Amino acid sequence: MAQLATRTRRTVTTLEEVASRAGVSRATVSRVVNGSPKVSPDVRRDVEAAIAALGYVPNRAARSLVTRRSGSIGVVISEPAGRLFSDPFFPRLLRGISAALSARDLQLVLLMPASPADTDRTADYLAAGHVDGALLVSLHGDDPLPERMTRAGIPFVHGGRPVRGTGMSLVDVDNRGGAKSAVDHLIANGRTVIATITGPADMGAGVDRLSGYRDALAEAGRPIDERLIATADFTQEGGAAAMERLLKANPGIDGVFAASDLMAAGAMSVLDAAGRRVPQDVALVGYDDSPIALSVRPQLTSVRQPIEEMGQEMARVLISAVEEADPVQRRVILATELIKRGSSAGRRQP
Amino acid sequence: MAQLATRTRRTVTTLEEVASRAGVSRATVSRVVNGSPKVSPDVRRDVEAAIAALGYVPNRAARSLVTRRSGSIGVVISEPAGRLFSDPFFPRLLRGISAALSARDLQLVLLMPASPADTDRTADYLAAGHVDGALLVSLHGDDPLPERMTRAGIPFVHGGRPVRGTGMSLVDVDNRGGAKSAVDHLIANGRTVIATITGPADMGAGVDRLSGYRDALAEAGRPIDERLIATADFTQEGGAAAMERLLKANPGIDGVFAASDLMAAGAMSVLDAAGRRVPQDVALVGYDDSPIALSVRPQLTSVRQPIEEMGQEMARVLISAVEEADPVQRRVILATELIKRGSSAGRRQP
DNA sequence: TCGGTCTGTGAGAGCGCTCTCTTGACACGA
DNA sequence: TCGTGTCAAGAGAGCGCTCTCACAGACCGA
Repeated sequence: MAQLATRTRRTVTTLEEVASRAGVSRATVSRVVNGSPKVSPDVRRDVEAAIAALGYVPNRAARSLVTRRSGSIGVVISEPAGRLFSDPFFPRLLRGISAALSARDLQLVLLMPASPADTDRTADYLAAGHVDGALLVSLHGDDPLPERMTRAGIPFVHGGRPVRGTGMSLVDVDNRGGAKSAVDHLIANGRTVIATITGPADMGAGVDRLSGYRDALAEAGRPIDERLIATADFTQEGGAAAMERLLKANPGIDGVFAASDLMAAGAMSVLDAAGRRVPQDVALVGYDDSPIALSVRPQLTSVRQPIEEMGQEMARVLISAVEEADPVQRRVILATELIKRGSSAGRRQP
Repeated sequence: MAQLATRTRRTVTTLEEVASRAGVSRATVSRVVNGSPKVSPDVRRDVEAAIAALGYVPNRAARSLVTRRSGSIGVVISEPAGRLFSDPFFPRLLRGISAALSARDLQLVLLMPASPADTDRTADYLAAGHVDGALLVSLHGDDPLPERMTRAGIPFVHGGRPVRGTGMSLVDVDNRGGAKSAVDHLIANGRTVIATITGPADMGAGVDRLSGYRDALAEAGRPIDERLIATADFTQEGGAAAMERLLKANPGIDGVFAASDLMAAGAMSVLDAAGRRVPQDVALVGYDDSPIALSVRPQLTSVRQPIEEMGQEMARVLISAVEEADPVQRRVILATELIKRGSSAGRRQP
């Protein structure tokens, strides 16, 4: 009983109380709170004073009930445990999203379905209209979410990686351009036999980065030798194995572009073991500019992706879709930046 | 105009409609939805059929307005960018929290303040009662959140790392016991000169793991030699440097407990370079059971922490605090598990 | 048969807010 | 003097739900 009282006593100031203290009507206080211009300066001042004095905070539920907006955005991260835990991509993206949403006073409702059944529940949840829109991160081809969202009429933006299907707003980083800049750099460095360790063919990022590699060579008028292309799985071990294959097939390699820093680190250890000096004998460039790029020796030249910015952009695109009730699809591709470090330093003497 | 119509037409079924279709009152439908026992089986069946037919989903805002519960829990991760992005701790914890909350149909509202000003806004937000409770992860000693929450009467649970101050519910993993189990293992393995690479003295995890090291030696009746204790910063490089210092001061080392896998990996490379074989000459145990434990050779024996479980437990403790309006503090310490791998294999011949 | 208890159901108030519509005050030109 | 227009401010409905209270009917012992 005492406890109940305590809980109940939690003082919630209402519009009504602010209004009576300021000597105006509820409607006027509402206008002040929502920044309506149709309030005289005197009255506005009084109301603001009353709000401050009482520590008034609007009740979201009451507001939502009438505006039919929840004031919250769902963020769905449906990723198998493995990648989720090793890739700093997700925390960074979340931080960007969080910054953009909180600046607009929107709640970030995080959803992490861990099983297909969970994904179903998540879809139900989103389709039920509990959020004003959703950000879908890295979902897979057979994910039921986009379809469900579209049917329910809930705006959403996809981000992270390209996805099968079309007709949805999308924010991504320029994997192709980033890879091209890495290979351009190796070429400019005087490297002539440039290999690449690429990601799986069924991942957008892998495919796009390989295209960037091809673009750069083509633009430089160099032929493309398929034996200089090895596929791995974005891991350190995979990168090492790929490097071994490459070295065996092409002993003359003097430049390597790995489509992830982890793979580059694996490649570096193999090069070390094979007696090839980095960067003197072989220049090496990674991708992601992850922490590991700084912890190997020499430090790794790498392609930095604007992940936080990507999160912010996703949020912005979604917000405009929500506010404008605007069915226009947008596709935003963010530029990458090549961060030069020791692993590709020095120009090779021809 | 057309767009507006589209948006407005989004069919929201209400209790009222379900009630009229089932031929009962709103109150009865509400009882069915909320699982009240005071509904006859016949009526319940009719109502459930109507709900299914109409695809009715309760409106959270309307419910919140009267129950004075938001149905959401804030999760605050206020951590400098560095650790947030490299440590798989946060995604795993979030996943555990997410699982426990969604099972109770509670929203996970994620808050990631990126600056002191942000933290202030976060505190305002939480204190305003927009959430029913909060989970505070890894906040620092001078964080204003606990104080603000307490004043506002919002229940919260701290987790992740111990924190200065008392009087709050807390969930943590047993750092001390985990470290002790690691050192016990080295002792059982026949190792006699056991060093440790420990974390910073101002981090709970660092301090506790060092205590565990001391506990194990004390229990085994071994003296503690302070020259066998080196402090690092949980990074690979720090671990390497610490290992170098230790080897120089104590060439006879035959066992090392590193308070993180990253530090253990650094130590392993130094041991390699110094010609000490792992595990034959020196047995090595890490902490965290992170992905890197599997990518070094030999694979690293490590202390696994139940991070997902910790997230779930945090959520459970908070939920009971919210529901019972119960000011009881709880402290839950979760057990760790030693995962034995190659780096500590074999018994040393005396 | 009657008063009493129990149980399932309905009526209706009201949570705190927004938003439309109306009112009142004032200025201005005819 | 009176209409007309403008604009700030108030009155009041109503968003969808829960919850208290009242009530009808079944049941029971006296």
